[in-house]
This record gives sequence, structure tokens and C-alpha cells, in this order.
Amino acid sequence: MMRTNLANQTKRRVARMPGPKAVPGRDIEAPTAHEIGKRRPEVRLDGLTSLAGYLIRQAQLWVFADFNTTLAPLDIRPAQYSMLVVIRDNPGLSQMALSEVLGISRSGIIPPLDELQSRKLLKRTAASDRRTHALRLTTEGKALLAHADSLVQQHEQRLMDKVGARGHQQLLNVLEVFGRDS
Amino acid sequence: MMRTNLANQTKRRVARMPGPKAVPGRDIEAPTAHEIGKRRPEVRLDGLTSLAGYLIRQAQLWVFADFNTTLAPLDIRPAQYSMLVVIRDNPGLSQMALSEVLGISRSGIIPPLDELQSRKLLKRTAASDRRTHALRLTTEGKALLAHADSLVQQHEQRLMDKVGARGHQQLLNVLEVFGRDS
DNA sequence: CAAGATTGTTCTTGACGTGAACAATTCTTT
DNA sequence: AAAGAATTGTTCACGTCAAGAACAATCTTG
Repeated sequence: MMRTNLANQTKRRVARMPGPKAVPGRDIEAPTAHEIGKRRPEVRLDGLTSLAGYLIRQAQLWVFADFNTTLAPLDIRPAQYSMLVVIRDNPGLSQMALSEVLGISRSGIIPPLDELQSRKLLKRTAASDRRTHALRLTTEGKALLAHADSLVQQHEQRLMDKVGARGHQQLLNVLEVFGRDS
Repeated sequence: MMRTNLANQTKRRVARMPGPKAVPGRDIEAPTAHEIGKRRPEVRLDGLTSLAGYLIRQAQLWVFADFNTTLAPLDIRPAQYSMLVVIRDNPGLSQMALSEVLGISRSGIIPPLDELQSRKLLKRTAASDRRTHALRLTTEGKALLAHADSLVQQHEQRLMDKVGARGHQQLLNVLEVFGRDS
């Protein structure tokens, strides 16, 4: 079959004895419908979909995927968009303050900031504290962000279509707790 | 200051002229409270917290962080936990089916499966289709997963403490849409 | 002024995910 | 039944994303 790996220790063990042997009358060694009927196995995942954390994870994956396809014409990723918004609303803030508010390490924001700066969307101005950089959007950055905002509204609308207007409002209310530090 | 990078083109520009100069009477070149008052800048991020996608992202980060610290004694990551649960509830399923249901590529599940197998938590049994591996939990895997389940319940309880019982139920209802394919 | 703290940067490391290429096997088609 | 196409698991190369250590420049504090 495939190359050598962890699996080929337990090969060559064919079918299975008729009578169930281990642990007589229990649910273990269950139906195994996958080995017999090949067509559409119908995987059960109730064990996961009843966990809010799993649903949040799946929702987040959908959000990023839809965000990326929506913002693709501008080539703006979610992290980059959040940086542009925070810089626009807080002109002159430092990289340290930005990294704290976005919840990433100060070394982690440097590559995306470099890219945004090389694309002439923001500038690192000198501040009174000469250790820091005062971040500001360029005129071009403000224009692109305005365009991005309208696309993000389309994305938000698609999310609303998916969960309903009522569900969308509930999401904003319930998840508001995670908006600050947390 | 720092080494050579994209920023040090715009250095050596010290303070700022008293009177505002560029674009007379607009919101641009705003208060810049960060350059004057140094103490607790009070960063505004309304622009982000009004987006459901951003809140979902923040909630997801909290969920993973809390999950990881809660499950740390068992050394189980979220992705590994979801694999164990799906294999327990669907004994004998193939790696392909598992990767489809978890939404990752079939090459991407091999490293975590290898680790779980080397830890003797699951085994890759031979199936009637000799191309595939029938995934099953070992007795040890079932025992560890039972322990993990109780820890995950604690984690879920902490999430409920954070959003309230009502909010928790609303999350399950609203996000149920993302539980299947999507 | 000297000692310590802060900021931005680089470098290394690790988790995680995708896509291409490939061997073994099964399925399809005639 | 045999040839060609499709499927499954694997490896490999690659890219993204985030964290931590070390360091220079600068500020703050005693």
C-alpha cells in the first residue's frame, strides 16, 4: 500500500471473529457501518456540535474565508484590516499599543506593518518619544480603507444572511464580552 | 534607535509646528492624544467591536486559550480532541472521511494522527478496502478521552460563566448553522 | 550620572495548513 | 479480463502566523 510509516505495524489483520469478544454487552466495538456499506458513511459529529467552542471555531473559519474572498480585490487580510482601522481611529499610536490592543506580540506585528508601509498605506512617523513610531495612515491608506469598509459591510451582510438579523444582533450582544481584554 | 528597516526613511523629523497646517477644518490629523498625554492612551476600537466577525475571532482566541490551559494536564490540543471524539463516535472511519468532516486537507491530518498513534491513543486498523485505514480508539484512548470530556465540560462551564447561561444557549442556536459543511 | 525599564527589530523556533507528486489499490469501461 | 481513470495515504516543499530570546537605542528613575 503506502510507504513505511507508523501504521504498517498493525497490518495483515484481516476481518474479525463473528462473536463480539471484548467487553460483552456494551456499545464498544460498535456497528462499523463504514467497513460494510461503502456508500455515504453519514459521519456523526453530535459530540462536537454540542460544544459552543467548536461552533465558534467553525464560525470563525467561515468568517475568515468569506472575508478573504470579499476583500481579495484589495489584497487585505483580516489582521491587516484590523490594524488599519485601529490606526485610523487612533492616529499616532505606537506599535506597542497596537500589538497590545490586537492581542499579538510586538514582534508579530512588524511583518504586516512592513508590508502595509511598503504598499504606502501607512507611515511610521517620528514621535516625541524617539523610541516609538507614531503610526498614521497615508492619504492612500485612508482611501483604500474607505473602500475596504464598504466591502466589509457586504461581508457582514452575508454573515447576517447566514444567521438571520436576530441571530446577528444576538451575536453582537453575547460576544461583546470578548471585545475588551478578556 | 533600531536597526535599518522600512521605517528609517522618515526619521529626524522632530516635533510639530504649533498651528495645524494640512487640511484646515477637518477630522484628519486628529487629536493625537498619544503624542501629548503619555498616561494610558485609551485606545478606541469601536470600529472593530461593532463587527460580528471580529468578536467571533476574539471569542475563538479565548476559547482556544482556555481550552489549552484546561486540557494541558492531558496534553491534548483542540484539533486532537475533535479527532478523538469523531473517531470514537464513528469507529472505523477512514482518514479521508475524517479530514473532510474536520475541514482540513487529507495531508494535514497525518502529523496529528501520527502523534496520537505514537501515544497509543488510536490505531489504524486494516479495512476491507485495503487503500484505507480504519481508525479506532485504543482502550487507553477511550479512557483518556473520557477524562478529557470532563475537563472539556469544565471549559464549557467557564465559557458559560463568561457569556451567561442565556447567552450560551443563544450561541448554540445561532451558530448551529456552521456545524454542518457550510 | 548610573541602573533599570521600554520600544522596535532581527532571528530562531514551532504549530498548522495547502498543493504537488507518488505508490498501492480499487473502480469503470469496454 | 485488461487498460485507464479515480481514490487513499504518504512525503515533500512551501507559506502563514505567532511566540520568545537577544540586542541597540532611548527614556525614566534613583
